[in-house]
Amino acid sequence: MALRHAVLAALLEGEASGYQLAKRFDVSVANFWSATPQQLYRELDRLESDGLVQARLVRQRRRPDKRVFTLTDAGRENLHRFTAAPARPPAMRDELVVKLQAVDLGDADAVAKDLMARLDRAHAKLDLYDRLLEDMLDGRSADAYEREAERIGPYLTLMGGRMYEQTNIRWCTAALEVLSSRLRS
Amino acid sequence: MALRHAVLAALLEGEASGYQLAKRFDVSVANFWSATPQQLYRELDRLESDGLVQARLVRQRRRPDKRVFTLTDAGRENLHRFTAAPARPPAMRDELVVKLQAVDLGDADAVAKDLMARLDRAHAKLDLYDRLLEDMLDGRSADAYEREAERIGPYLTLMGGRMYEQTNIRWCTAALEVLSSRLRS
DNA sequence: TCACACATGTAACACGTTACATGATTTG
DNA sequence: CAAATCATGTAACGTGTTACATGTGTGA
Repeated sequence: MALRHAVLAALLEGEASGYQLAKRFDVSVANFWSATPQQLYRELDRLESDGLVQARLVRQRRRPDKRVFTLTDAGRENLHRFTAAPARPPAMRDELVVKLQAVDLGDADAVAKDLMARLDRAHAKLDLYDRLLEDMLDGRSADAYEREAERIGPYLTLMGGRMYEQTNIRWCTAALEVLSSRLRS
Repeated sequence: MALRHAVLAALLEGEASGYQLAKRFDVSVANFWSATPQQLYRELDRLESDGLVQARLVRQRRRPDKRVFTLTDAGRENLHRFTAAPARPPAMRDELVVKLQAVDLGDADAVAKDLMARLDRAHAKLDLYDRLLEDMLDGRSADAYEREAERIGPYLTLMGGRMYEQTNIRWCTAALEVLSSRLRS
């Protein structure tokens, strides 16, 4: 039941349509949770019928109508209770790691290609996060922001995302070096 | 369909019973994939009926009988094909990150407690991985191991696990510092 | 004109979690 | 004597993925 709280947390940034949320939760962008559009539409329907969000139909001229969602008081309360309960440990589930684990009987060239693709993705995400961080800081120093900003949550999750991608880069680079030196010999 | 390949990859280390695999895939130990015992028993049954693993019944005197699983040739082939296909991007899904994202409206003390718990867990996992690494190296230098070892896969995934936990430690520490300085003021 | 962005959804299936059930043996 | 370990499983439910369906407007 964490997707629902991730959606509520995303709506703290302001009202949004399912489509807009889908963009925020896209794997290639998400820095705190990822989900597909289908999951979001399903979850938004449930959240609405549970009274945790409110939908407002916005008619558009040259676009299909859209439903824009806002947190209700019950939604805020529910999110608060979620933050008070212990989080469960995250599970490690990354296909690339499985491929590496099996690389000795597998196709080492293909695994190396995948590592390079992951490296590219990590660089792209890191660049994106750096831009988001600049927007967030808006001229202030990190230190000043950490003391003065009204909302610190999104900043801390962004920091987490940056560190995670930096580690990804170091890991892929190291693994590629080991693999390619073994392929040469 | 990645659990199945994770199981096949685990069986590269040698035959194992469902129970033994369950220990290897436990969240608090797993360095390349995690799964619950129930998932494993279900998946092993399927793998067996698909002919990718073979079960052998081992009768025990003072213990319940156990089924010990081995890779078949078809299983090895299947695993090889998996390593040749591109891995899909991993999805970020960690409840603690959601809690942090919502910390401004949430219970900051509870989130801080969770961060401390995560920090402890990360230290424990790192210690475990360090011990596994020592066992793996068995006296050799990292450099020598990387050149000479027969299997490099488990070494590279272990490296990944270590880097990941180190990052976890740095992130939790930094987040705790920011949060606690804001709580004081 | 073709692809992409906007905007929402259904259906079917695969995967993951939780609770429950059983029962012997070893360790503290 | 109680708790942990060994060893396997069923049932029910919740979450995540994939394929498909629909239709307009904008930019290259």
